[in-house]
Amino acid sequence: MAKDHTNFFNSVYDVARLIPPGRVTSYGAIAHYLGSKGSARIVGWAMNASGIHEDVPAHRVVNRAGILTGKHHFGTINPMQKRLEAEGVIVVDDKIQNLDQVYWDPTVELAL
DNA sequence: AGTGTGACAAATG
DNA sequence: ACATTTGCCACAC
Repeated sequence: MAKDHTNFFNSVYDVARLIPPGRVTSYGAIAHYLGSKGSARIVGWAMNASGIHEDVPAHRVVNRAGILTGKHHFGTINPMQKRLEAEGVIVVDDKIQNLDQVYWDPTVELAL
């Protein structure tokens, strides 16, 4: 995990893949876990720049408020929200409701 | 090699 | 409380 951090992107993808089903995390949390707390934007950009990777559940990555900020980038459709709901995440108005229940923090869960 | 950007976040006005 | 601006750091051109 996150061994090939030759590119920050690679690390982001690794962490994103580690997100367990039914859970979500924030860009800042991933960035913080990677050591670059202030690079929250890079995390989101990683998905965008790389194009939605199939192995990378970008739909499980939301902003600090638990809002599906990037759902627009998934396309006109909303597989992002649909996926989350399928995982058991309550999403209303593009925003996660039970965020406290589904929030997954790598710095805590992967606390080394 | 420098500039611009970006699916955020926190700080002001 | 809400809206807007700055800061941030790594990648693409």
